Amino acid sequence: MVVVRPPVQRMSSLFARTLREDPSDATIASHRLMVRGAYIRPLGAGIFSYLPLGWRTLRRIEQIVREEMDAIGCQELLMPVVHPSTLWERTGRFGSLGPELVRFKDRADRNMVLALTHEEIALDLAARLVGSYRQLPASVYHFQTKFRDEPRPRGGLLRTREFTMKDAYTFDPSPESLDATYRHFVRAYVRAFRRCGIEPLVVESDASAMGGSDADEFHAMTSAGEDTIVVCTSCDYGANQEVATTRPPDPDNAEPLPMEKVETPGHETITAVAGFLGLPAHRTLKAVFYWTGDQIAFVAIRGDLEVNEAKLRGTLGAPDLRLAADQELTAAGLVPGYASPVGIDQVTVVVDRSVECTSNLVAGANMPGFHLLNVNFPRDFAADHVADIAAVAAGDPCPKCGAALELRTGIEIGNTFKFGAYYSDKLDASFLSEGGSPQPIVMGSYGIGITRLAAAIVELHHDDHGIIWPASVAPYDVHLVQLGKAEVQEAAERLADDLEAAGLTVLVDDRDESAGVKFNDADLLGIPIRCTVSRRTVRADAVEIKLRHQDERGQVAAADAVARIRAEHDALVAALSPDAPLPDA
RNA sequence: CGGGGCGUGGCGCAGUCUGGCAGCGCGCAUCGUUUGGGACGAUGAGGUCGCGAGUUCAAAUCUCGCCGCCCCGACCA
Repeated sequence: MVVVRPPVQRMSSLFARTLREDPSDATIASHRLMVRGAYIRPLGAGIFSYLPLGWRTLRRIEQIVREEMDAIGCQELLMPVVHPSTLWERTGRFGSLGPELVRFKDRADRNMVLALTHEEIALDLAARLVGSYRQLPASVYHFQTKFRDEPRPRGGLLRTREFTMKDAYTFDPSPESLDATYRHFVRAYVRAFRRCGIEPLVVESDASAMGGSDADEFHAMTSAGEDTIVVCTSCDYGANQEVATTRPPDPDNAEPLPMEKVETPGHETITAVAGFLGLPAHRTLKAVFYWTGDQIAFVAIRGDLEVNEAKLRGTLGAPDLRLAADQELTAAGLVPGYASPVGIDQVTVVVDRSVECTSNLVAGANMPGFHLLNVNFPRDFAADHVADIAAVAAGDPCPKCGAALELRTGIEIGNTFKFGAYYSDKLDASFLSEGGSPQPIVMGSYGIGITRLAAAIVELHHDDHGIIWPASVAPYDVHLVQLGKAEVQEAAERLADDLEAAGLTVLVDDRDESAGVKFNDADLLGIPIRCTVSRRTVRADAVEIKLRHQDERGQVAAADAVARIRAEHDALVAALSPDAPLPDA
């Protein structure tokens, strides 16, 4: 077998340029450091080139994910980025997705799309290739460029329009079989993230979109994240704030009193009304109005709570929810500031469960300057929906154990989703069961944002000087700083060759730069092990070794250097153990 | 899509209010001196001041229009 080993990479010829100063448009650490360290360069909003260093890192991340996918029997393939719209029309997404789906026409005037995910294509393949239950379960994955025309790209690789995603699709004969498959994926995901240096937080996520029954998200917990996660301070409960719940408020069981109209001139907000009447906010009823696209939804919630729009969306089945404008309220006969659910028809009324268990609330009278005392549901007004639509706040009781919940921020680096037969029904994707009858394929979908994962790793692994890559994903294993020419250069080249022969990848800084520049660049690039070869070390017949994440540096005898560095490297990788007990997902 | 900010050499910025030679630091090139935490000296290259109209004797600077990028929000992996 022919093995072609590339020559040792020298900094002098690396296709890169590190920057001394932060790029002016970068605010978060990963964005700043990846641009400064010549890992990425922007081309447009949310569109990046991956320079050689960045691409090497992405490929190492990919390889870890690939190994974990292969380990659970998922098979790699590659599906196209540009699709005819046909399948997307059959599932309805060609029409239902917004402008994030890039649509265009080919020369023959056919509708085409840039894939932002691959459910349609994967399931279509499964439908064509799988005929019998004997071929199930089956699963496939690929690493592919996705394009989503995001309304607002941000934070370097944190949220881009073009990105690389590992997406996997599973096909099972039954929901029970999918449950087992799903557990394998969750386990593989946790392993993959741990090997990349991230302890993920697995939380419940919104499964309502696209008919899913169950969904989890995997988060890298850092303040740079965009998602708010609700976690229990005592038990293992965790959920995206979009779907997080708390214990229902205790019913107050107070005797309903007769309704009474009071004058409250100029008091239009909860705080103002409560203050004026000398009542706490939780004795009031807040009215919030949303426009669903074809009608107004009147949301009644206890005055001290906020509406969770994701929950409301689910309750109403209205994906395009927004707050209603005052003119829309007036047109519907409502009085902004004094709106009341009492005596209202023509609008959909959604009542939060907090209102159901609280008596004698203060609500608007639907007349300017007046409120009603002692409003009671359902005595005084009707609801189209009674549901939990309140946003969970810090300190609320955990729905599982009752301890206080807390809010944290995270970067969503992966998600898993049970679709069931949602797409299979639309695409007619079925198999013949043991009994000989056609059954819809039971589908699951699983994503890991590879480029975002790289950003998350940097967010969690950096200091003031630069990146500190986990050894598993660093672009090179060893950063060899060569301080000098002649015999120093010879020693450095010999060491580099020996390290590579020992299976390590080496970046040699052979540039004619001052030691300070080289050390600072080494810190910036973040390769886990730094070796220095200089006149000083050559004279001592030694090599200096420093780990990026530690301050101390030490010398070892030149003869022992390779073995020592190899051992340090192996220890660093071994520390990224994927085998700790899994969090209960 | 709403709000805010910014577009001047490769990078970071000043100059714009008050129109009058396009500047500074870093980087880059050549030579010399340096060489363990962002060296020093000398010389030098490099800019349609985002684009297009307009006002003016004269526009980076004033006016109008457009484009791009970043941040906050809305939204989303």
